[in-house]
Amino acid sequence: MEISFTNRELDLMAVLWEKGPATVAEVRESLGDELAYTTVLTILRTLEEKGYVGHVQEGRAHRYHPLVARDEAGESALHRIIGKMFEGSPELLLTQLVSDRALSEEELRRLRTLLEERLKQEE
Amino acid sequence: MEISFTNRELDLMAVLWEKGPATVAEVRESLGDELAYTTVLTILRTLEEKGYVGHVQEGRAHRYHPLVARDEAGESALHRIIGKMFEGSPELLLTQLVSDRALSEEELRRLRTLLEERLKQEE
DNA sequence: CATCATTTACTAGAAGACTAGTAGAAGGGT
DNA sequence: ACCCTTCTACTAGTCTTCTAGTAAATGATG
Repeated sequence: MEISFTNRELDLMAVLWEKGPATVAEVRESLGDELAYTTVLTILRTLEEKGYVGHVQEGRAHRYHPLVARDEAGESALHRIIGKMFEGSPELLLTQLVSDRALSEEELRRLRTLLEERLKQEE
Repeated sequence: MEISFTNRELDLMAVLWEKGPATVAEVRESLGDELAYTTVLTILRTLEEKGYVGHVQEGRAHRYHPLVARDEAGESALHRIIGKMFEGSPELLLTQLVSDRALSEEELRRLRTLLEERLKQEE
């Protein structure tokens, strides 16, 4: 059960996960980069062919929706990078996350809270 | 400062990070998949062209070494997947990880300690 | 109805990724 | 000196990714 997207495909999936089912025009609108309408359409069709999205007719247009859940895909991606970039150690990944300068103090605090809750459950 | 590898490139980088500087033959040996000698060579040369590895002469052979640190690359990869697959939220990633049961209580405790230290620094 | 905008379907080309072959240099052993 | 092995350099073919154009259908508008 390998879930894997190309860079561009991931951009589009991110839109569908965040905004929910969307038409080509809507996806295109939400996208960071400026791509031709037909380009977005092509990528969605590719994703559909790969079984990652589906669509339903809506008027003349198609409304596309994810067929793989965000966390399912996230888990898959995480495993890959843990394996290849963090020596197979989830802990090393979190070490990296915690020492990450890009994280705000607020985010760090929320991480701590999350961790506390999890540790409480453990007992 | 975008660091990004193709799948195959990442396989080779993982070897260099783990085993340290290595020749083509050594990398090939450590690799999971069976690739032709020249294939491994080609990929290393590509990586060098992209500025991700360097080499020094050693006898007739070249010994390749990473020019980007593992954690630097890891941080970059992490940011990308947090952005695209975890709605920009590191907490969501952590949630995923701890719910994955991939972490032991011991590991969770160490992480908490790590987080505490980091938060102390913040003040 | 004629026209215009929107949309899908199909096609295509350039660039990148992946793999490996061939040629030739270089050194080691006999 | 000659051969065998190991290595780099160069070349190349296939497949995937990325982008977008053209054609045709569909529906809206005057």
